[in-house]
Amino acid sequence: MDLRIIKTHERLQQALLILLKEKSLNEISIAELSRLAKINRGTFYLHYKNVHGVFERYFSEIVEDLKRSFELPYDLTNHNIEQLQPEMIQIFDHVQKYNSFYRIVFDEKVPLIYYKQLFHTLRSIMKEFVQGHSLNLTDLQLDYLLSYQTNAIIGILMQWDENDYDLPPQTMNEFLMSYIRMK
Amino acid sequence: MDLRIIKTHERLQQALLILLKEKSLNEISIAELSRLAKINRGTFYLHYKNVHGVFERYFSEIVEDLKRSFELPYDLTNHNIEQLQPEMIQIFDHVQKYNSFYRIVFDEKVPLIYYKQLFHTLRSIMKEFVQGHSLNLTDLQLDYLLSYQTNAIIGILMQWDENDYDLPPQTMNEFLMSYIRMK
DNA sequence: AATTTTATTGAACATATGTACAATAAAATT
DNA sequence: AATTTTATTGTACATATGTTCAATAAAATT
Repeated sequence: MDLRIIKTHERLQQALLILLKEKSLNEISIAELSRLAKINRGTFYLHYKNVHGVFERYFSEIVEDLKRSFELPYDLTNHNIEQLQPEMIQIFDHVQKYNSFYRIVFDEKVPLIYYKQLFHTLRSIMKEFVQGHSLNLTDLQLDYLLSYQTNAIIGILMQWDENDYDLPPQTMNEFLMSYIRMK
Repeated sequence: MDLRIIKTHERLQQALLILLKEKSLNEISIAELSRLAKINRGTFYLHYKNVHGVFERYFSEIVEDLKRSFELPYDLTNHNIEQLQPEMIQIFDHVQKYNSFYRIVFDEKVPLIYYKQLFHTLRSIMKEFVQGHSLNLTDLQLDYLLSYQTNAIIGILMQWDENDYDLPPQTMNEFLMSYIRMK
């Protein structure tokens, strides 16, 4: 890849992080961001449509980190819905680690795209868990079940965010497990 | 209330509905909307901060309709989690009825505020259901449980939207009920 | 090292944004 | 019906947006 492109992305990303310490995402203008990144405003449009695109790209990296945290330590052949407790806590660890970004993701003024990024990543992780477990469901029913369960977890995350991350990940995970086991 | 204010809101709302038939919400500019509504652009700023504000106000009315649909026909003293089947279908009926608006709500380019409007309305409806049912939970646990269950339902709605409302409300409700009863 | 490719720049332009303020007109109040 | 209140208008201004295009500079290729 062309070095110039890489540099431009890096400068924009860096400038965005600086500005996010001063103001909220939707108060940042393209002109301002480009000025700080010391790139021509026209150059910005060669790579992004708007300021959100820069954050979206950055958030992708964060969400990749979440994905990776589920790949490493576990034996995927040994998935068990009764035993997912030790695995699911990673979600809460992850969100707490990057909570300053998740505050933005759950901010009512930002576009839904970050939410959906998180959703689709979590959903594919959830899909891994149910693989092989014959749940006696059609593909369509499974589709809806996955969206149901994935979004339920995000519901907890949103509430956690609204409560200013009041409880430790361990407690959050215990809550989640009790809700899953509940009837 | 001042008649002029009412008229201004009406004209903006009407103009927005016209423009939404041509283009998507975030392509509509304040200037364009004000021109079509035949109000001065400065007047717009006296009432709204941006175009989304107009849609938000309109969507509030839709969400009020959802709330009302749960108030009327049922005996609230007789709530029963095993018997909520006939009541929950109203959600799906409602969303299908206004599906052209819910397409906007679930559009990744729009702000999260509409999602949250829906969320909080549904959540307060859900709260009604669990009132009185001693679930052996602390207030905090109930808080998180409500967000968990409410967002799970919205997860189904989002999937339904993504699937272009492929299934009838009746089937969607059966799916939901099977997931709730599932362990 | 010379050449080719292409990302970046700077300038220009029409339009949009956000704000301010005095003048006007349409409501509400007396 | 006269008066008061206030929403709306028109104008102006600085800044931002989104696009175009030729000139430049930096990278990749030979």
